This record gives sequence, structure tokens and C-alpha cells, in this order.
Amino acid sequence: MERRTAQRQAIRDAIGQARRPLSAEEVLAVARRRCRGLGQATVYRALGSGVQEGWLKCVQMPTGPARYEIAELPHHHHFECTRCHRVFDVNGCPGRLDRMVPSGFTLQRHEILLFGLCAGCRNN
Amino acid sequence: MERRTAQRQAIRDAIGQARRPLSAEEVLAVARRRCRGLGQATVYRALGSGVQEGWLKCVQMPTGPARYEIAELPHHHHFECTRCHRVFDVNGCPGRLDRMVPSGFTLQRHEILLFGLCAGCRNN
DNA sequence: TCCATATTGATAACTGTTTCTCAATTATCG
DNA sequence: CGATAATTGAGAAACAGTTATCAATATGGA
Repeated sequence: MERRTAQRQAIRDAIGQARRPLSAEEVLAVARRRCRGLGQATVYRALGSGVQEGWLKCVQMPTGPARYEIAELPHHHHFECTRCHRVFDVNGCPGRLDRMVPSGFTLQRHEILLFGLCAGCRNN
Repeated sequence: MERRTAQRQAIRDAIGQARRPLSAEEVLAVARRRCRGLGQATVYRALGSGVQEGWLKCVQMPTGPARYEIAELPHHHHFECTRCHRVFDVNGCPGRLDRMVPSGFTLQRHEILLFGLCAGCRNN
């Protein structure tokens, strides 16, 4: 059966407390604060099984590593800072995207990606 | 100085005649029809210099290789078929995306990505 | 406590994509 | 026509991100 470990707890907490999608590297950095010596393989394994189990969702951006966020969040989109490369959630969605779909095509899902400077980078 | 070669001509034509963004592999396949023995290194080199020169634009999707399209096309977005992974242009843009940006952030650019089945895959 | 085995960390290996290397080829100029 | 240097093709290598390997460790039940 599945065992409770300090490593997985730290990883879950890191993701749960972040207000934005985190990369494996970011998860590792945060979770290591509570779990010394945590290995990156463990993070990748936990992320993979989190997605399998359905409580985690993988967010792919055009470049850079995958980010992970809690699966149950309401529909939203993402903003990537072009300087620090952190990804943030943005809420709202223009809708009506099915109007853009060429005739004969079937729309399954969509993503809106915003790029620019986050508040922190804009002021530094 | 820069020389005119059959290879570059075939590559330019392949991109110019496609009605959608092509990956390096797709460009190679098309351009090889007119230029036997064309190598992939040549395609990558031509795509790179096309972007440098400004007439080509690189389209990055969350997964898969970069696609390339003519730079001067009017503002539009992309649709990727989840079955054949070809990328198509879609026109129209909902606009008003700046409303979604968190306060303090600066929006530089945006991308709308649609995913689903293209007409060909839907009927097969 | 002890055991069976799930889990871990370090590291090697892998994947898909792209770039580099280099000898051979070829376009352009005089 | 040469000479010169840009360009090419094949293959090796780089690259970032991720997954696999495996011995050591630690969990949860008996």
C-alpha cells in the first residue's frame, strides 16, 4: 500500500501553498526547506503520481519545464514573466473561442497564454 | 555574400506554399520533393537565418518541435490537432486580454492555443 | 520488535529537438 | 575558365528536461 512519507508531504504542501503553478525545480527548492536532502527524482515521482491520482494538473508552456498546479482550480489561464519565467494564474476567459475554429474542426480545449513582466520584475 | 542555392529556394517555397506553420521535419519532407538529398541541417540553418532576417517567425507550441510561418501574416492564433499534431492558423482574436492581467503586471504579448481534431482526422 | 516492501537519493541513461563539425561541393566573381 | 569562400550533407554532439536503475533506508502491519 502507499506509505506516508515526509518527502511527499513536503512536496504536497509546497504545491498547495503556492499561489501559482510550480516547476519541478521550484517544488524541489520549496520542499527542501522542510525536508533536507530531498532528491529531484522524488519530486518527479511525486508529481507524476499526483497527476495519475488526479489531484495535480500539468501546465505546459511553449518553452521551459512543465509546471504543476492543483487540479481542482476553476477554469483559468496563465501569465509567464519574460524575465523571471515564473508562471502566474490569471482569471477570466473571453469565451466564444469556438467561433475561431475552422469549419470541420472540433475544439477540445484551449489555452490562453499571456507574456510580460510580473510586478516584481517590472520594478527591478 | 549570400548565394542562391536550390536548397534554400526549395525550403522557402515549401514554407511559402504551406497554408499553415510547418515544423523542420515537415519542411524537410516537402522541400525534398524538389531537392533530392536535402539534409536536415540545411533546413535548420535556413529556418534559423530566415528568423534572423525577419521574414520567418517561429511558433512554439507547448509540446513538439517549433513550427515556422511567414512573419508578415496578420495577427492570428493556432490550432493543433491532437491526433496528427499538425498546426493550423485560426483567425480572429477575442481582444481585451489586458483585462485578465493582474494589476502591477505588464502585458507584452499573448497566444491563444486551440486543441482538437482537424477536419481530416475527425473523419478518419 | 521484526519483516516485507514501498520509498528514497544519487546518478546514469534516455528522449526529442537542435546545433556543431568538417570534408566535399558549388555559386559567384574576375 | 579557375580561384575563393559560402554552402552543403552526414553524422556526432549538445541540450534541457525527464525517467530508469539500484542499493540503502524507512514505513506500517503482524
